Amino acid sequence: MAGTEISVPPEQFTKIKEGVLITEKALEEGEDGVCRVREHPSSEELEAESTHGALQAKIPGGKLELVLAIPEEGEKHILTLQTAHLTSEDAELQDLAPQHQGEVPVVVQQAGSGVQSLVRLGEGSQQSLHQCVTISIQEEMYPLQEVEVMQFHVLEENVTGASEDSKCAVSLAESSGSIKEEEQLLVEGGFSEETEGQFFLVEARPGDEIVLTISTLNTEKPALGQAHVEKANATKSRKKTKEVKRTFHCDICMFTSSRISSLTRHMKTHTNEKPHMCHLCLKAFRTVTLLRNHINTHTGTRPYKCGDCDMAFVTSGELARHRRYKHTHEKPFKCSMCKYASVEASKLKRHIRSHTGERPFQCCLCSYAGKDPYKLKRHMRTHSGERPYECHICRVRFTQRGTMKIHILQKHTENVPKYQCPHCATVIARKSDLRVHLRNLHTYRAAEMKCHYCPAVFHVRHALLQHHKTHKNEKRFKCEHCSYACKQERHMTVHIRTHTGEKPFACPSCDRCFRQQQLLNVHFKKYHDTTFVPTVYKCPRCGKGFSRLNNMQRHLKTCGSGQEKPTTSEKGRRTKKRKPTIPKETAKEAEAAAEEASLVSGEQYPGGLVPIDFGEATAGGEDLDEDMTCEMILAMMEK
DNA sequence: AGTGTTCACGCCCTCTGCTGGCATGTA
DNA sequence: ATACATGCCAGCAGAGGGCGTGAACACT
Repeated sequence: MAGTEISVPPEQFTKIKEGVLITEKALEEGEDGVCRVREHPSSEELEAESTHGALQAKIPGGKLELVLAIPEEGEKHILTLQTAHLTSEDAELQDLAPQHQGEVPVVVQQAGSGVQSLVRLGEGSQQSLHQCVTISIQEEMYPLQEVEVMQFHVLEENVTGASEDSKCAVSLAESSGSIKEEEQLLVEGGFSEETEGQFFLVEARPGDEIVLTISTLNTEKPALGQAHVEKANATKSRKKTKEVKRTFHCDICMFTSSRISSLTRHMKTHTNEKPHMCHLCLKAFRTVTLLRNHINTHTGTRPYKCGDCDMAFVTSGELARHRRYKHTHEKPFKCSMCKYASVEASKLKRHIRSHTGERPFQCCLCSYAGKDPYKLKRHMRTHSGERPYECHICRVRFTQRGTMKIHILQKHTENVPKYQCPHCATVIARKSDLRVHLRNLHTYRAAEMKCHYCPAVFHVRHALLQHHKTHKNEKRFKCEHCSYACKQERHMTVHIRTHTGEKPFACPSCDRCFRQQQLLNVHFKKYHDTTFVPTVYKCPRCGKGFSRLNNMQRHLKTCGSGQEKPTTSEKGRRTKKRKPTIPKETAKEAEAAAEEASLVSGEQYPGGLVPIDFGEATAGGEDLDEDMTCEMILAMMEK
């Protein structure tokens, strides 16, 4: 690594402390329009206020790599640490053995295990901490019992320059908080010549998560350079440590390799040199292997055939993966926080984002951020309006294929299975809607729901609604002044006016008042609306006009036989049949009958009929019947 | 250097579930 | 006529499966 600024693809790492890394993060927009975390200000937990650092970690195959970006005066430096799991036996050896310079072994005790914790960072270090970066490792994500022994290797040496007498203090505490923070293990530490004076404070804090605070001293800007070779920090007497060897660094990216041939090959990835061209499509490739695989896609050559199904693949790796997915179901990548396991490491990494909440793929048009590139891409359709999926039957387009499939199923498919509510007779087309139904109607609610009509109370809405039906068709509104009863409260409101004498609907053109709006409307049309043309029913025999159909029909019985027809002025008129007039013995009963017809007269006319006086306006010169029903009034008003 | 294997990334898919607008029935 | 309740429906996002591909790695 040869730059002062390293662009670390966030997807390669797992966020380990959201509060520090994300909430104060600064976003950098990448080439793909995706904003990524580059750095963040120091948190209050940092012992040196001037220290900033983007810190990310990844867990490749059981190792935990921590990448610290420690900006100083506008610069950023990268320190890569790598942990290595050790056995307890290793740890015992480790406890007494002097550490090689450059090593930062950390022995972490499992909470309650009784084994003394130890973190060893090197020799000759002191507690002199000028800069630090806090690393928070959620215990669930990386359980202590799985990191009984950790070793930090300095993989990138871009942080240098502390004084020799600087020391590093390490304190450990159980995540449960049972260990006092004062119980610190002071461990001396140091590094190789190149990293002399670089020290770390690793400390675990009690709480829900283990917090490792790594502090460094006096970071310096690394030297810029081309692809360079430097001696790696060698470790000794350790398992899983790298031998002393030369490391070849790419000056363009973070790539390092122990072989110059690998670096040479790698450097071709930074060029567009692709000497191997496909003779079928002229597509070029860097290596002959890639070209051969590509040609196989043309020819359909898939030499690696699955023995358990008809699938075949270009490479053996694809076949092996396929077999794990489809046949062996081997899932070596297990989540430490839940039971999830996956065939591929990338899937576990993606899954862990559902625990950490990390959303590296930021929409540049809104606040949405996705956990993987596809979700961001799918989300972008909401901005572009793109609807790639079309129903082949009705041509309606959709943003997602799943939505279209549901559409086709529900709209264009017969015998679609439906979901029966287990608590009532409701059948719902979609399971998700059934869930809503259950939530709204069949979920117990602590708050009592009272019946509008009786003292009964319920805690399940469906039970209340069922109970309401028991009140149906019952004239539950009873007048306290007389024997009148009705089904609807609004009718009772009107009826009460017959006792109070209230007539709230006043004609704006004269001094008349009415108890109902409908009566006022009819009055206004008759006396004050010059454009109003009343309906006239003419006798087909004698031509006599009637304002109401039933009067004309009654007339016909004496005048002759035959069906009448309304005049042209009645065209389009509603022709509801009049309810049969039921003789009532009392005015109250008449009111009740009128109430049944959704109209209660303020006047006391028997039979529930409303007297309407059309005067001389009728064509036939006949006064309107006084026993006109509400339907007729409504029909007239409609006209 | 050649070649096979492993790893990582990316793409696309399906399934699932929540949300809110709309249509419709009911009071 | 109106308000309200509720199922229907499309939109949208979360989560995970499966596979194609290229680069790095490891072996010969």
